[in-house]
Amino acid sequence: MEYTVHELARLAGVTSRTLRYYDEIGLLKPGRLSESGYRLYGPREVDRLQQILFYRELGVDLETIKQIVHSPSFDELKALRQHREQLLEKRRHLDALIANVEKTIGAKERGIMMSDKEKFAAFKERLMEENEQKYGEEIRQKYGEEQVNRSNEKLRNMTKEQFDEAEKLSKDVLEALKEAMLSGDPGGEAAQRAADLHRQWLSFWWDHDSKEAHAGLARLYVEDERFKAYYDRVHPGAAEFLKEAILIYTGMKDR
Amino acid sequence: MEYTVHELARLAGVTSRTLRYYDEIGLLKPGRLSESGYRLYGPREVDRLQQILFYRELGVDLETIKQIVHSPSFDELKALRQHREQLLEKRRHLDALIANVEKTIGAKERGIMMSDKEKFAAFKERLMEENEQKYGEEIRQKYGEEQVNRSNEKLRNMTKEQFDEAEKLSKDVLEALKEAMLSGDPGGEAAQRAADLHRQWLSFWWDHDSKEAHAGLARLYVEDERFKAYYDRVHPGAAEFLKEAILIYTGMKDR
DNA sequence: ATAAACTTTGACGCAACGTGAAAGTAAAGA
DNA sequence: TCTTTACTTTCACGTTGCGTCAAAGTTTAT
Repeated sequence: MEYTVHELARLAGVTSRTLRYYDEIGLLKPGRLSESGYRLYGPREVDRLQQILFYRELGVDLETIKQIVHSPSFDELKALRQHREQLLEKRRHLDALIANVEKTIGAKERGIMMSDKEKFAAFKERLMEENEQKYGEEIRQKYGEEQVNRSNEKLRNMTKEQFDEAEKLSKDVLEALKEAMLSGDPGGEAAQRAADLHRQWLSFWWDHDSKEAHAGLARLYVEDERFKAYYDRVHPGAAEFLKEAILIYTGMKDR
Repeated sequence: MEYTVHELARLAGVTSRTLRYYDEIGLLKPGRLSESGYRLYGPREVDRLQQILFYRELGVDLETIKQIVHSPSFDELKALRQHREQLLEKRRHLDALIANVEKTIGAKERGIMMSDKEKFAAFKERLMEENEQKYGEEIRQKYGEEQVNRSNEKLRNMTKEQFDEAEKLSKDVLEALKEAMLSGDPGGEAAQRAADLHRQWLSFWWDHDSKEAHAGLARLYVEDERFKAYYDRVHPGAAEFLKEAILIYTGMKDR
């Protein structure tokens, strides 16, 4: 079954412009072109679009989606399971907002004061939700619910100074990683410095201050498409390179 | 209790840039300025920001939010109740997406085919949600919660043929309006035909099959900037002209 | 007194399209 | 078979809601 632009747009609830834009940026190419140059979408493209719409619903930017779905190691079933978990998390956030607005209504009806902090408690979670969208799901699967909640708790209690320091470290990691890749040696000084910066960054979120945990997360970086895509923006292969650097740094290279 | 930009940004989980931008566009002005020109936000602004964040969460554009919260008839408690309803609706949409991804997972695991329509069923609702975001809030405040929900219910139950017919009627209205304006006479045959086409179009969305409701909506067309802008694209003054035509058509001209 | 953090205004850049134009193709209607 | 309508192509400008940077001033901490 093949669809034209208009037909697929109607089927999926997007616009024709969206599909042409996705073609233009290489996110979703038509299966084939007709003799006249019309885009025609087949079953593979239909499934691909469904995945894309899930990622979009979860707020992932299009460039990242592109890298994820185009990865040779992309696992559709695994991705669907991840979508499900993140949609559930998104619903929990929405539940918090609904609880907050109900609390606000109740307070107003009874003439009871709500603290300013209470008024924004649910919106404040957005910061964590965005963090969650970037990393939470994978860490949750690998290291369990408790660790992620502890990371979020840490974030909630973090001062702006600490948050900014973590952000700066995050950027430093990327910069150091870029420089280290020029040398090509994951065991070299530059790469080891990137691994150390990464450890410092990690300490903002994690209690697992062990080499094992650090190394395990590093392995996750190439296993999961989103981490891979995030680091590979520095340079293709950066995620793999960082993993190697961290394995050497933690002494876990040969285990 | 007064907050600086930075303090309020942290409290609410937004950025300082966001607050300055909201000041710039007149959406959220600080309560007062310090001697040095620093923005200071008081309790009224805190409550206003909470409302704004609810609207933003619901995807309402900032210009619309501005018009709503600055309206003399703005009712905070009523707005909070509406937020609650719409957040619940948003959760239902999310529930549908979660059910859809679970269905997709189940189908893949069992090697069962899902129809292309099923794959996008939950995303298709986005069309209605966006319609809601564009017009629902205003119509809701003007004509109440129930009418908007009935419009959405009608849309949800509409066949593709009916939707297309409504779309075609929408275009017919614009075409007829364009022709009628050439005559310049809102009471003339051409203008009255445009008013009748509009009534036919309206019947797809509304239960209020009364002249009063039709006339009231017509008045809204020139009072509200978005409706005005939409019709004035045909020709400057088209919204006013259509209002006049509908008032004559419904016999409500002199009331 | 100095440094760091925060503030002001101004301004350019960006993502993800919407919208319009000009010209060609496919499908439906007379 | 011709005409009309609907859809297609590519190209290109516009929009929203900020992010980010710069330059200079103010407030707070050391």
